[in-house]
Amino acid sequence: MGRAAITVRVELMQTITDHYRPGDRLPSEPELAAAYSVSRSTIREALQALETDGVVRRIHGLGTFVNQVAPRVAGALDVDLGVTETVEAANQRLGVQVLRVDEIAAPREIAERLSLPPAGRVLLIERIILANDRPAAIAVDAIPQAIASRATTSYEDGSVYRFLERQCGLVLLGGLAHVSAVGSDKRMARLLDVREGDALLRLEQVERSASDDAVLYSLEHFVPARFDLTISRHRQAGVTR
Amino acid sequence: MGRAAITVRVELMQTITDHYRPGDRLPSEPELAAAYSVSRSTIREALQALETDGVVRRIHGLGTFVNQVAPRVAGALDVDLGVTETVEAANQRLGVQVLRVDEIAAPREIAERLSLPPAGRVLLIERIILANDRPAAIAVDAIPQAIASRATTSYEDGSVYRFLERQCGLVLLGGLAHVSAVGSDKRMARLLDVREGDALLRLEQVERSASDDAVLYSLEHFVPARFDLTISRHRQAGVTR
DNA sequence: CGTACAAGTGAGGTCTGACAACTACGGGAG
DNA sequence: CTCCCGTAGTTGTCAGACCTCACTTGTACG
Repeated sequence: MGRAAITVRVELMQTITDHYRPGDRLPSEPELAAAYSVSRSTIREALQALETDGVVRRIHGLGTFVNQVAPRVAGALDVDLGVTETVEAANQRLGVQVLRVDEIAAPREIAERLSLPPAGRVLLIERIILANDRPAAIAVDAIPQAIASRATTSYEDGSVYRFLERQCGLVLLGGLAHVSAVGSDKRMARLLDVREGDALLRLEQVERSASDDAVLYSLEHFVPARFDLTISRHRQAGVTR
Repeated sequence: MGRAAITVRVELMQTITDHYRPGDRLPSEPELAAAYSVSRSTIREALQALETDGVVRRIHGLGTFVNQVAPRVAGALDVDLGVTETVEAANQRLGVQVLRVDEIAAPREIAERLSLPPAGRVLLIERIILANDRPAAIAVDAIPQAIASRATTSYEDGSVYRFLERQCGLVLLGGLAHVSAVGSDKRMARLLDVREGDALLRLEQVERSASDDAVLYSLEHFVPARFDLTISRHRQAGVTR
C-alpha cells in the first residue's frame, strides 16, 4: 500500500530543509515517486502543497526548485494557534497564569461577534501568558455556554484550542484575525509589567467550526518586545499581474 | 484540450462564492470534472488548492464541503502585497505622497537585512499612504542599487512591488514579515496626524526573489484606527495532534 | 566562420481508467 | 429492538500514456 500524500509531504519537507539549499533543483517527479515508493500523482499532490506553502516553485519544462525556506511555525500568526501554542512553537519557556474562569452573561460586543442573543451566557477565560518568566501576553477567550457544556471535564489551564478540540470534540478550521495596535491601559500595564501607554499588539479573532458555528471569541494583547511574531507572506499563485 | 488547473480553480472559487453556502456539499469529483470538461486529476488539483486556502474541506468517503469563506484580500496581511496594493484591495480611495526617493549609503541595520556590505548603496523610498484622504501608513522601502539599476525607468510613484516586478523584471515570492507595535515618535505623529505616543502597527519585511537574493527591505507603520488589517489563520492540514 | 533554424532531450501538465479505503445507510438475523 | 454486515457513493491512490514547454545540440546555410 502506498503511503499517504501527507506523509510524503512531511518527509519531503524534511529532506528539503536538510539536504537542499535555495535555488537547488529537486529530482524529477518520476524519480521522487520511485524514491518514496508512491505514484507520481501522490508526489505531485505533495509538491503542490509545498508550492502553495511557498517552499518550492515548479516551472513547466524545467523542474521543481527550492525557494528560500521560511522557518515555519515559530511565533507564526498566520497559522491557527492560540497564544499558548504559539509560545510553545517558538520554543520558549511557557507559563500560564489563569486570572479568571467564569460563566457570565456576554458583554454586548462579544455576544455580537459570537452571534449570540444579547446577554447570552459564555465561558470567559482570562489568562496571562509568560514567555521565559516574563509576561508576554494577556488573552481573553469566550466560549458559548452551549459549546463549553459539551466538555467532559471543565477547563483548568493550558491551551484553549486543545480544550475545544479534545474536550468539546470540535473540528477547528481557523478564521479571520484582526490585527491592530493599542496603547496599554492602566490595568494591562500592571498585569504585563509595562508602562501605561506602551504600545501593544492586539489580535482579535472569531474561531469557527466546520459547521460554521462561532465557537470562540479571542482577544489577545502581546508585548511586542518580549515575543517575536511573524507572518509568512507569499504571492497568490496564479494571480495575473 | 483541457483547460489549465488554475483556470478551473478560479472558476470553481467563483461558483462557490456565488452559489454555495458554508456547510454545503459540492458535487462529486467526477461530476465536477464533467461539468468543467476536464479530467478528474485537474479537478482534484484545483480542489486541493482551495483546501489549503481553507475554502473547502475534503473528507475521505464523504465528499467536499464548503467552509466559511473568508472575504480574501481585503486588507490582508498574509498575502504578499505592499501598502499601496493592500489599500487598493480594500477598495479604499488611495493616495500616495512620496516624501523622498534617494540613492544613499544604507544605514547599518538595513544593510544587514539586505545582506549588503556596510554602507552599500540602496535606493531608499519613503512614502505616506493615504486611505480615504487621511494618512494611514508611512512606508520606507530600500532596494539594493544593483537591483534598482536594472529598471528601465526610475521609480516615480505607485506600488514598489509593481516597480520591482515590471521595471526590474523580478519574480517576487514573498517572505517573513515581523509584526509589532510601537508608539509614534514626534516625526511620525506629525506626518500621520496622530498624537505622539499613539500606538502604531509596525510591519518589517525582507522580500526575496526566486534566486534567494534579498531585493527589498520594507518597513511600514500603520495607523490602526484608519485601516483594518486582517490575517487569515487556518490549521495546518494534516498536523496530527 | 558565424548565425539561424530544426530536431532532440527531459522536465512538468493533463488525460484515462482502474482499484483501494472510507463513510453512511439500510436490511436482515438474532 | 439491537447488532451486524452488505452495499452504494465518495475521496484517495495507482499505473501508464500523451501533451506542452524550455533548453540543448546539431546541422545547414549565408
